[in-house]
Amino acid sequence: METIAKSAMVETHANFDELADGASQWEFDLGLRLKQARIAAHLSQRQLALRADISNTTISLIEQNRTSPSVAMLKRILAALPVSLSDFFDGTAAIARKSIYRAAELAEVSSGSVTTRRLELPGEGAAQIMHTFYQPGADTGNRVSTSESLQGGVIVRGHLQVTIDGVRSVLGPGDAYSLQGSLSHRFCNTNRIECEVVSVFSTQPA
DNA sequence: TGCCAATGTGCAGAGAACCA
DNA sequence: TGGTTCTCTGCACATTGGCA
Repeated sequence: METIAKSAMVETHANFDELADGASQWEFDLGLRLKQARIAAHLSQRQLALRADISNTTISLIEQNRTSPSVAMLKRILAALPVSLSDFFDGTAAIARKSIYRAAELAEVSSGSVTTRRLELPGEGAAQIMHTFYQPGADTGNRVSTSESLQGGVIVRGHLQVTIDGVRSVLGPGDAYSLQGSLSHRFCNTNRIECEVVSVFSTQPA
């Protein structure tokens, strides 16, 4: 059967290193792209499924990258959206050309007590803006990326304990951090209030 | 050796149920 | 109400065996 190639892609800010490692083999996150297109059209999975005359299960599985839809199936889905097949696969077209993104349009992923809303920046390279909420007690664990990714962020609210290459710092509102993914790093919210962070992630070589 | 039918296997997709 | 998971079904492809 004719299928759409897909790649195992990014998850959450807490999975920053999987993101960094996977970015080198960045191809095309079909599931995320479909989700963005669906949300941009203000449709639920069921509404889109109804329009495309397929089951909502199929939409869900595609968005989770748990199935590779046939070209015929993808055509039916995109026919229900204001996105052409060519625009869908052109990372700089249609969806990516957007300049304004509403909160609901951002892909939201959760990993334990860390929730991240993610915005992929169009164009060459894999840059993303992350809006992350660390619940009290949230801990990403110690991480090291094999890639030369760069990341940095600003604490908007609350406090975040940031440990980079064994050096621990507690950052408050307005404080910022930056690091290379190859350095071991860890993020913890040891406070009793939620910590809000806006960060940028780039897989461009340093 | 090449062709064709029968059989087995993997996976996309659907329906129903469940969870938040 | 929206999204996910479980389970089943059907289809496409690969393999195998029989026949000319």
